[in-house]
Amino acid sequence: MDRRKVKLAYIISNINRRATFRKRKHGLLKKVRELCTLCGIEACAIIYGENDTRADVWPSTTRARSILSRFMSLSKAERRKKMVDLEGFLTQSIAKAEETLKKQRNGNKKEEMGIIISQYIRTGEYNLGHVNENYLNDLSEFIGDNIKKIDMKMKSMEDQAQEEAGNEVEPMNDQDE
Amino acid sequence: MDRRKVKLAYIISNINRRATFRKRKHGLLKKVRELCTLCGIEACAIIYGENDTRADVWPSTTRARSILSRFMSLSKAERRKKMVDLEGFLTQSIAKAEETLKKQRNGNKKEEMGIIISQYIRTGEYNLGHVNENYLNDLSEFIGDNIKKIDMKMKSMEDQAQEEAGNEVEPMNDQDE
DNA sequence: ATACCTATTTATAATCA
DNA sequence: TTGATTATAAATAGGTA
Repeated sequence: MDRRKVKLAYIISNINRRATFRKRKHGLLKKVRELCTLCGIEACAIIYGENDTRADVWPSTTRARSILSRFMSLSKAERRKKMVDLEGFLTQSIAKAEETLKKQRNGNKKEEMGIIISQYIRTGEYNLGHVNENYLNDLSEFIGDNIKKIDMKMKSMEDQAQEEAGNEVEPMNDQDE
Repeated sequence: MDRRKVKLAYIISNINRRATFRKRKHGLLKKVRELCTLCGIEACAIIYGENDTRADVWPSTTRARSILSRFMSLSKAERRKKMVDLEGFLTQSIAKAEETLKKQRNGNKKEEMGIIISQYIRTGEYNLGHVNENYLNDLSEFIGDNIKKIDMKMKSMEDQAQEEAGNEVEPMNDQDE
């Protein structure tokens, strides 16, 4: 039999509570996923287990951190400087790209591409599902490769900054590609 | 009548999408609340709206910050965090640029199509036949061009990071209540 | 856009495998 | 302990006011 009057209170029974936790966590993450897809927005969820040792995160740890970073205020001057650089660059980049497209096309697909590229950069990840459109597959792979390059670049950059922290400035060209 | 076959894809209609967003956001936060109560665990959710400017946070901004700080500190080493911060800034910057683009647009169908395609890139799902080979070819070229620019900027930033390496490091302070 | 309404779809508590 | 199963409780798409 099913008797399900949900009284909103802590579930005493360990077994029941854990079972409920598993199920509801699953349902919750599904809801988040759907909301993002249906409405084209960004969202993330962090759910800690009972032991407090690990957390389930959606969409991904990396993405969540990104969103969280955006949510939390940051202050380091160095970071701000980099931020400004990135921001300026990206804004300029998109503006230029838009203008370029404007010349190439009849201003028809301009907006589309602007959004596509920026969303793709912002998201930074995607799932290659079961697609039968060859072109779409190719496009996804292409994007993935480039994302990896950027990722490696950023890590490399951070590693260098870390290793050289506290040391004197020492220009050197040591890049891997 | 009720007709409710929900295809898991971006909702084109602004009215329907916004209505769905409101309803589902409400339901989602309720789910989070229930999960925390029933299972005695900690969780938070951050949901950005379409404009990317504001976010709904549960349980509260303060509490969320606590959970997030814990999450941030829990996850990785210092340099890793820095990278994440960069990623966050990147996201933020893109969002701004994107918003600028949106302002230049006049809520036409093109925007919707762009979002649909970017959604595909993210989720692997799509449901329109608008895309043809020529379009994707153009898109690939466009992205490739843009990637190169970013690549160049990254190298430039590496150099700058080296120069700044002298004044560095200051871990983010985590607060756990 | 906001709130309510209702037919249906979903989520899920209890139970069994 | 996970996975199914199934009867019910919840959530919600489309209308409506």
